[in-house]
Amino acid sequence: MFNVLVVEDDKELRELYCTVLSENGYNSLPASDGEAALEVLDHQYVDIIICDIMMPHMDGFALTRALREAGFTLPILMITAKDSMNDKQEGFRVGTDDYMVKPIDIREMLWRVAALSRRAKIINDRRLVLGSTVLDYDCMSATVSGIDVPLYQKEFFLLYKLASSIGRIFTRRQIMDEIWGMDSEADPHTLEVHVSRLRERFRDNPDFEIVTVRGLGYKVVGKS
Amino acid sequence: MFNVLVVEDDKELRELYCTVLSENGYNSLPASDGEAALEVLDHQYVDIIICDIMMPHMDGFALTRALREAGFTLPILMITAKDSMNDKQEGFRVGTDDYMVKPIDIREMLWRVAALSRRAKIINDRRLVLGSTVLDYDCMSATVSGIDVPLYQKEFFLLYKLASSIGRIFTRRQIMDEIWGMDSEADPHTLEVHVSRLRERFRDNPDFEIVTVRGLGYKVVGKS
DNA sequence: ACTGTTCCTCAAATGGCTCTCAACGCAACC
DNA sequence: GGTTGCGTTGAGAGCCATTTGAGGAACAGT
Repeated sequence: MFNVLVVEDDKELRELYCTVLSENGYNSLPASDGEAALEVLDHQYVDIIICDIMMPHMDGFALTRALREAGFTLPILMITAKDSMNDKQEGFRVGTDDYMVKPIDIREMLWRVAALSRRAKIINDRRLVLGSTVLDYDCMSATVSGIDVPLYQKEFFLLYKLASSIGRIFTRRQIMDEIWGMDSEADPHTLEVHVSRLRERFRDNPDFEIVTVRGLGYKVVGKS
Repeated sequence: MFNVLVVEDDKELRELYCTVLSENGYNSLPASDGEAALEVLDHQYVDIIICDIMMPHMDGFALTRALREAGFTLPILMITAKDSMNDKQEGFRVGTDDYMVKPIDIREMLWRVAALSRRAKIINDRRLVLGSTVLDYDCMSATVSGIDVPLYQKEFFLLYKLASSIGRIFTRRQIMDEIWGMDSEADPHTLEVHVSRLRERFRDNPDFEIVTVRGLGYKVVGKS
């Protein structure tokens, strides 16, 4: 059973989300702000976080930052108010795993939680299969048709993240935040170097391809 | 299924609205005034509110204000008794999304509710379906019958904006402001170039067409 | 501690994708 | 028919991305 932590200061909404999630087979854990969320996380394993941005004491961004700094890599679904997104491209820059805009369509939420569950499951399984290519988190290694492709740690994390949601664009920011940490001072070009090295290693791979999305980031797409 | 809360003190009208909405695939929730509406909202997820202004106890403005202050951002469609300028201004000031003037044309109501629900859905769906053409915001990709149509970033945002409201005219200014940014110094002709290139890419597309509105801007219309 | 290895980061040169502009042709309105 | 606004095309500028090699931090073994 999946544990979903719902961080929302509005009591009505929080209870609504929790009820709907519970009705659909998730185990929901309510928290009224970021600090309360951290408290829950201390005592309970959590698979996914749903989190409003605007909250008292500790808002969604602060919570995300705190979690990533502490090494949590679980998927975070952010909820934003419509006005806080004035630009179309803003959506890509938010820096979490997924986001929704208020007013929330409850079915949409379920759909997104399901999608993130798949990712969380992949993270938990520690194993990702793309055709004949297998990424094994514990060995930190990739095999193509049984043949081992050695990867450096950073390369592996990067590929694992990109490949955990085929087709989805991850912005440089998202990737850097999760793999290098929120407050990393690392040169953004480092990411490009790793991508380059990954492409070199999987040059003739029949299963997937790392595609550049100019001005935004990268995505992994399957070769058909 | 969409939940539409109908707030109207006149019993005849309320039942008429609810019946029509139910017949057209919406789940309608009746309420006789603002206080009753809040009561419903406490126990039920609501997607859209249709709301008369003149009501006993708590009128439409008060309801809207209360909801917005409580952080609700769901679309509110206001019904005003007469086409009074004061009402309009007041309505927009307290944060309604759309309004209609009595006597209500029932088809117009359906059309507006459809537009509002479509808008609410698109914001979160980030996925536009126009017949066999699909625009996926998260992948920033367009596919026609499953075949990928490569687009430049600007082209994609442009098409996505135009297609997010079929038939609606977007002025050059609106488009430039949103996609190029308010303080962009770009030559207005650039927009024409992008439109031209989009038309070229979707030359034989059976689903839609970008139509020039001379002197104003552009709109996307469906081919039927 | 010294040395070597492993892994990651940085810098700089190169490359090539997008976007823009300019120029001309064309269509629509008066 | 003139004028104004729009369409189309090609080429260039600018910037973003890629690549490579060198340097450096972390770590382990001696």
